[in-house]
Amino acid sequence: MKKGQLTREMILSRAAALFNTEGYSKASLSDIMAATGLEKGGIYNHFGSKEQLMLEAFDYAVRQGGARIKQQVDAQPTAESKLCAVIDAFATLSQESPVPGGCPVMNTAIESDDSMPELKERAKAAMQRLLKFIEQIIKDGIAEGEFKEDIDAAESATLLIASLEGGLMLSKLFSSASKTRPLQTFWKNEIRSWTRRRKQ
Amino acid sequence: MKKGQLTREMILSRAAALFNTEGYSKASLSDIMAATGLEKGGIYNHFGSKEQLMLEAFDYAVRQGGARIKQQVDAQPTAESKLCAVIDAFATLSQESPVPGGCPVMNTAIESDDSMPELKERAKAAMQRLLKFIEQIIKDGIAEGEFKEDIDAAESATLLIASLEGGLMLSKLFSSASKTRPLQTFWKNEIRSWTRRRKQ
Amino acid sequence: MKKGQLTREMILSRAAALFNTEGYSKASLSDIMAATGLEKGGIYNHFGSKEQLMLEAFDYAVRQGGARIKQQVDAQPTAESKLCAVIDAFATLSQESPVPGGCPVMNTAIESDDSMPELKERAKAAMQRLLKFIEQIIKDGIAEGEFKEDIDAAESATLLIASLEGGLMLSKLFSSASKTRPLQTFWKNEIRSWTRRRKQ
Amino acid sequence: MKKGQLTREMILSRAAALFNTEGYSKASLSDIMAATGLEKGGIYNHFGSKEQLMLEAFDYAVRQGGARIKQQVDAQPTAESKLCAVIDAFATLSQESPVPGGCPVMNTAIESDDSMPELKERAKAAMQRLLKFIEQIIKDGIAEGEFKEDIDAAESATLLIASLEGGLMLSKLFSSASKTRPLQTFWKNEIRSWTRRRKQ
DNA sequence: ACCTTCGGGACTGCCCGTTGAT
DNA sequence: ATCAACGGGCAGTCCCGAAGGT
Repeated sequence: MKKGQLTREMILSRAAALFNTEGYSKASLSDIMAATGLEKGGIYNHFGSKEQLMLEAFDYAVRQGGARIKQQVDAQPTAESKLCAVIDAFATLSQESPVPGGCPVMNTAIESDDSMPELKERAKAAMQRLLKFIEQIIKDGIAEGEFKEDIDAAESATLLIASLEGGLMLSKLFSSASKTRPLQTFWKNEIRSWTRRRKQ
Repeated sequence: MKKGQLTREMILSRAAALFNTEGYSKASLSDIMAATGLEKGGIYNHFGSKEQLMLEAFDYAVRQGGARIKQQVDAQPTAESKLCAVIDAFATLSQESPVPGGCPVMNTAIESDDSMPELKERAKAAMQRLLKFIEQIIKDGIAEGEFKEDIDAAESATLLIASLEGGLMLSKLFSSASKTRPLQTFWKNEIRSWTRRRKQ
Repeated sequence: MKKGQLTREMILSRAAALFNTEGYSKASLSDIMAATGLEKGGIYNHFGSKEQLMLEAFDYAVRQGGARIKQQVDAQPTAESKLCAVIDAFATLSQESPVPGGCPVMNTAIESDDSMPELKERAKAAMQRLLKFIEQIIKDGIAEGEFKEDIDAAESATLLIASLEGGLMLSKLFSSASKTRPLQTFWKNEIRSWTRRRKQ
Repeated sequence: MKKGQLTREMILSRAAALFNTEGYSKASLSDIMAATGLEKGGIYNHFGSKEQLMLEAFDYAVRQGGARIKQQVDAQPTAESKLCAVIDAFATLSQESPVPGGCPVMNTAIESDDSMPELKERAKAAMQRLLKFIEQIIKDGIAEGEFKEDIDAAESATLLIASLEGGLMLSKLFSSASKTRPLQTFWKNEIRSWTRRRKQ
C-alpha cells in the first residue's frame, strides 16, 4: 500500500475515535490535527472537507464494529450461540472496542439533528443492516429447526437491539458495565426460551 | 410573578428545547437569542454563562419530563398499570413531548463527553432517580402482593428502561414509532407475567 | 450621534481607503482591523460580512468623491467653468482625494469580475450617474445659449469621462500628474470651442 | 520545440487569460491547475513562484496584444490609417482579444498596489512602449508631410491612449461597446484634422 | 432592575502558496 | 510531473464582559 493510503487510513482511524467519543460537531479539525500529528494541509489533502471526513470516519467506525461482531458471530455454530455472541459483543463495547466511544450508530442517531442529513442517512442504513443481520440469524435458526416457528424474527431483532443499545447507553452514563450484566443474562435466557427443547 | 422571573422561565423553556434537539454544545447563544428574541446581554443577565444555562435547562427539561410521567403514573391504580403508563409515556415521547427532542437524559448521556462533567453528573443523577422510581413501583407491586416475590425490582427496572430508551433511540433514528410498537407489547406482556394470576 | 454610529463611520472611511488602494478582494479583514484598531468582533458588530462592508464602503467612497465634485462644480457660474471644475477635480484626484486610491468606480470596474456582481452593479449605477451629471451640465449650457446647439451632450460626456478616467489611470501608473496636464488643457480648449463666441 | 517548452507556453497562455480576467492576486494556483490540467508541482516545475508566473504571464499578455496591434498597424500605409487601426484594435479589445479580459496594462495599473512593485514596473514600461509607439507613428506622419508640423506627438499619443483606455474601461463596465463608438469617430475625426488637407 | 449596545479575542472550517521526496 | 505534507492566512462565529439607557 502506498504511503498516502496509509496516512489516509491513519487519519480515518484517529478521526473516527475522536468523532465517536467527542461527537461529530464538537471534535474540531484542530483536535484531529493533534490526534494525527498532521498539519491542516495534510488532512485537507486527503479529505476535502470536515463533512467528508465525518462521513468516511463514520463508515470506517461502522465497518470496524461490524467486522468485529461478524467475526465473533461466525465463530459460533448455532443460532442461539450466535445471538449470545452479539450480546457479548455489545457488552464489551462499552469498555473496549475497535473504535472507542461505544456504538457509532447510536451516537450518530442521537447527535445528528437535521443539520447533518447525510450522516443520519448513513446511520439509518447501518442500523437497518444490523437489524437485518440479527433477523437473519433468527430466521436461519427457525429454518434449521433450532428456534420455534412462532418467533417473529424482525420484531425480536428490534427488541434485542433496542435493549442492547439502551444498556450500552446506561453503561456509558454510569461508566460501569455492572448495570447491564442482568440485561445480558435476561436476553440469553429469553433466547434459550426460543429454542425447541429437545430434552432437558 | 415578576417580569424578570417570567423572562427567565421563557429562556429556560426555549433553551431546553434547543439544547435537547440540537445538542448542548451545538446550540449557540445566537440560536437562543433568536429563539427568545432577547439580546445576548439579556440572557447573560439571568444566567452567568452558557454552562449555567445548560445546566438549568437540563434540569428544566428533566423536571418537565418527570412531571409528565409522574402524573400519568399516579393516575393508575395498580403497579402493572403504572408500569404500562411509563411504557406509553416513553412511546409518545418521540412524537410529542413537553421538551422536544426525546429524552434529555439519554441525549446528555450520549453527548456529554468528559468536557461537561457537571452535566454528566446531573444526567447520572436523573437516570438514577428514574430507575429508583421504576424500582419502587415494582417493589410496591410486590409488597401489595400484585407481583411475584422473585422479581428483582432493580434489575427489572434497568431492563425496562434500557429497552425503552433504546426503542426511543430507534424511533428517533427512523423518524417513526412503528419499529417500537412490538417493544411496548412485549414489555406489557412481560410485566403481566410478573403478576400473581388470581384467576382470569 | 451615538458612539456606535461614529465607530461605524470610522470603519467605513478606513475600509473605503483600504479597498480603494489595495483592491476589494485583496484588502483583508485583518488589514481593516489594523487600520481601525478594532478587533474582529467589533467590526462584525457593524457589518455582517466582508461583502456588506465592501458594498457600503464603495457607496461611501462614491458619496465622498461625488460630493467633492458636486461642491466644486456648484461653485462655478457657467457650464464651461463647471466642466473645467470637473477636469480639475479629476486632475487632483490622483494626488489627493477624499478617499485615497483614485476613482473608486474605475477601480471597481476593473477589479470586479463576475464574482462580485452586486459591486459591479453599483459601479455601473455610479458611473451612469456621473455621466448623466456631466450630460446635464452640457445640456444646461446649451439651453442657456452658452454652448452651441449641435453638441451631443451624452456623447461628449462619455468622451470627457473616458479621457479623464484614462488620464487618471496613467497618472496612477506613472505616479505623476505630468502626463495628464496636456490632457486637461486639451479638453478645456475643446470645451471652449463648444461655446458660442460672442466677441473675443 | 520540446515538450516541456510546449507545456510552459500552455501554462502561460492559460494563466495570462486567468490573471487578466480575474486579477493577478485573485486568480489562485488552484484556478490555474484547473485551467491547465496540471498538478501544483507541475506548474512549480516551470515557474518557481506565483510571482514569477505572474510576471511572465503579464509579459506574455502584453506580447500577444502588442503583436496584434503591430500587425494591424503595419498593414496600413499612412499614419492616419495606422492610428485608426490602433483605435479599431482597442475597440475590438473589449469583445474579443488575444488574451481575454481587456488591456493587461490598464488592469495591472489599477490592480497593482505597491505590494507587487515588479509587476507595476513592467506595466509602466509596457505603457511607455505603447506611448512611444503611437508617438512614433505621429512623428513619422509629420516627417512624411502627412500631419501638420504643430502637432505635439507625445502629448497627442497620451491623449489618444488615455481616451482609448478610458473607453475600454467603460465598455468593460457596461459590458457593451455602444458607449465607445462615438469615442472612436471623434478621434478619427480629430486625427483627420491633423492632416494637411490637400484638396478634398 | 432589566435589557441593549458595543467591543474583545480566541477559535472554527477552509484555502493559500510552497516545498521535498518520489 | 506527481504526491504528500506544511504552516500560515482567510472570513466568519463563538462566548463573554463592560458600559450605557430606560
